[in-house]
Amino acid sequence: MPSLDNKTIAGLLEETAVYMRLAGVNDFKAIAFDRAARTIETLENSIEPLITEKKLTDIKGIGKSIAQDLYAYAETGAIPVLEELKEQVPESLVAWLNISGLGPKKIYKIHKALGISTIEELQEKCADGSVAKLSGMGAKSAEKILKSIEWMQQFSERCRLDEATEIAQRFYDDLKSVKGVQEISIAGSLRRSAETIGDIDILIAAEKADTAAIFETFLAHESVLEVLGQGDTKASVRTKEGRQVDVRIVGQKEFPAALMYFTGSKEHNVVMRQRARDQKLTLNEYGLFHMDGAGNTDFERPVETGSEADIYKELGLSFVPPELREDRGEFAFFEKHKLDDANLPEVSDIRGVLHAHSTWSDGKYSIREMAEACMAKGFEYLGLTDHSRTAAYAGGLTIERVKKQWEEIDALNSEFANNGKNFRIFKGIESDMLPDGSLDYPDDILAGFDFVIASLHASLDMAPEKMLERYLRAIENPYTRIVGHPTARLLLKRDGSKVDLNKMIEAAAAHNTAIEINASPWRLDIDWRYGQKAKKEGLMTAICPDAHDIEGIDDTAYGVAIARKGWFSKDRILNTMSAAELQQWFDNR
DNA sequence: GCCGTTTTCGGCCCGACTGTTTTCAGTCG
Repeated sequence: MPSLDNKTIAGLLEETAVYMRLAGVNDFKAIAFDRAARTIETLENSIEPLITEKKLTDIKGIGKSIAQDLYAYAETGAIPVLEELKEQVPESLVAWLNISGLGPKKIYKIHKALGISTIEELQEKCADGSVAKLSGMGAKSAEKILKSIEWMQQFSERCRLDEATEIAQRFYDDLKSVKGVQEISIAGSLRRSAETIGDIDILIAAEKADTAAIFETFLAHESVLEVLGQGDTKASVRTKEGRQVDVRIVGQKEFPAALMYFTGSKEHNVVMRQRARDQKLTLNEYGLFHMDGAGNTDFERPVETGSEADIYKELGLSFVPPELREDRGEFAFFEKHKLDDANLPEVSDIRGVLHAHSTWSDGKYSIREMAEACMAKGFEYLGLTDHSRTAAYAGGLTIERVKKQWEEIDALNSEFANNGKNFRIFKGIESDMLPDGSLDYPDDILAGFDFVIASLHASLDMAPEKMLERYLRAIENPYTRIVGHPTARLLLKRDGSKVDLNKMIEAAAAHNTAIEINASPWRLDIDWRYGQKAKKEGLMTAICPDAHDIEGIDDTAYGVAIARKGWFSKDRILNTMSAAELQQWFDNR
């Protein structure tokens, strides 16, 4: 029986779409498969019963044909149309899509004309001039392909949110003060706080007369390794870190529409444009316009909009914060509600640090140093969670050391109280979740902690069903108050465990156990894509920096961004509570 | 391939840039 989980099915449909594009079939077919994949990926419940009961066409976006494909897959373990495509299109061509400048059409043309299918062959044929001879290609195309392959091998395609933030900030700071810059904003996936970033987009409002000087500053920036392209309104560079940075300049009047446009997401924009069409308007990066008789944009008749919020308003929506622009429920919500109704957190709403390590295990600073750093940053409490005894590699605490640590925490708390400091350290532990789902200490020790975070650190590649059992057992344990980084993924490095997060969320919500948002930019786990499910189940979370040093405490900001992206309202975030309220919640098992 | 208070056929978001052309296709976001 093939695996029928949502992710696997969505992956297969996506793969089919990729092969369709490479095979040159009608692009709308491929789009239909992509849409279906996205829909299934976003479902809050398992798709399996819909397959076994043959009710797939109940889902909007899945018609007879795709339904039949998936019924066949459930029976045979293969999608017939995908298998056929694979006979036509060599698998190794898929990797070519990562080469910038090469799309499905050119890839197929080169493959057919020269009978090659590997990247190495492509490099050869570019170098010996064969590619340049093909119609529609030329010497520049071949050169660009070679260059792009070189970049691809040298640099990774995406980077973490913290890396992108740092690079973007550099350009932003320098460009902000250039003469003629009227407005400037980061756009793209970085503005949406995606967990990994491909290109960095910066948008500027300026008069036409000033654009040349602004581009000059941009292209001459010390971080620039190579200029990739430059036009009247747009320029692209590659930085020494291998990141592509695009700067676009528009007129000040166009800035709001352009900002919306370049913030995306693509999926969000598609719906926005459709909404405009429904009102006989058209939306592009220059603004919202009426249409002429032929249904084309009438640039002479704009709808006046002075901000992104105005554009949303014209299209029947309240302002949608950038983090939520993913076409994952924001349209239904903001048609009826205002931003305040979402009750999303700001960094300033976070009152305490939960999940941090000290020198007692693998942290860099003592408990006192961590506590004082928290105080200096304006927090009211620290939930200290060193590693448990099984995590010997990280200096996990034996029972004896646990007891000693408690003494130290008690002493520090008394000292703070005696000095009139309104600050408290909670005794916590990041307990390894053992392979059978039990925690790492006997009950009498577990009872001595204020709270326990149960985390996965070893035996990550268990079968999904076994892993779910392991989690369920840990969630049912009355001492577990928070589940740590639920998939244990490391972004761009290691996939997390394949556990069914929808089921985990249901169980955690039912047992009043929180699942953390691990705010380390390496993790950002639980994934924001499960936000709607979490909201529906009333799941609690905590924004946890998992700090191993003082700087790590500031990762809280990334966690707040992900919490917003995942629709977590303040009342479902433990560390928006006061210390007293939190104590009560910990005790209410 | 999917969808339908304009439609069961004919649409499906839109513009900039590039490189190849000499009016446009392909790619990108």
